[in-house]
Amino acid sequence: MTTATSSRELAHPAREEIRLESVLHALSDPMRMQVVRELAEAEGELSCSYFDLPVTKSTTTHHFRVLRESGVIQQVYRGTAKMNGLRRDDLAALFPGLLDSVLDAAARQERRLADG
Amino acid sequence: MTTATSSRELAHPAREEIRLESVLHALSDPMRMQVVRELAEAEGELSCSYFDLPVTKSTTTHHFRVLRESGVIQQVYRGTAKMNGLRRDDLAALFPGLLDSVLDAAARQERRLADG
DNA sequence: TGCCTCGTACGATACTCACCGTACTACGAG
DNA sequence: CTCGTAGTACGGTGAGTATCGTACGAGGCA
Repeated sequence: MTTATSSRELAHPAREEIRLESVLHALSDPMRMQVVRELAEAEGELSCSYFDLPVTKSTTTHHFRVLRESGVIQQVYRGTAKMNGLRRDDLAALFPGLLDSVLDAAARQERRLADG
Repeated sequence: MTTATSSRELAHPAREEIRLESVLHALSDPMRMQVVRELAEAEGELSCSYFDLPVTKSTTTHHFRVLRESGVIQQVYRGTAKMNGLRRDDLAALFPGLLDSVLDAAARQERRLADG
């Protein structure tokens, strides 16, 4: 069997519908920021269950939906798994340099808080 | 009279207390983003009353407080006026390039939505 | 067919937040 | 001292949201 994409569809904003406010709001939650950082490191698609967030499954679903509806990630079903990927191209086209500087800022803050 | 700074003090987070989540949250509100953009253009301090926001005075106070407590702006009393300035140096030290790419993103989005 | 896993849907809860109006304080000008 | 202006404090309201638990659906596997 070819691990085909399921027919279940998920609503995503088109590139031109993505709003800066929504992106910043999506990234202002530590849980979601963590997800985005891991997706950025992975450089590929990760399933929802890959992430070990300190919340229940339903809350996890909620956070992924916020990220998808704000245009930060794209999601697609692959069998029972739901794969997640950063919308790097769309974000770079709309807001050049934004994603990278946010990821860099998050990395710096983590280092700063860890080193004490 | 020398327009001296009043003795009324305002609580600001120290540079190392500024958190990325809080900054992003502060910037995720269109009203506050507008304030930050005007402060960035002005390259100096502006009084609260300079801004013509479509909300009441009390709501304006609320937004300025969010910006101050997140570390995005500094505020100081000068007579009856309260002057506001971007904390460019602190933000640049903590999150290099972040403020500029956010401001650029906001400008691009405004242009994009205006041009249609 | 039946089971297990991944993820959703829904309802509930508690909290945050954007907003308002009113009453108030601080300061400068006359 | 009195008045006007800038901004605060406080209480309230309605909307959003982060969280949970439970029940459910979809797909792979035995």
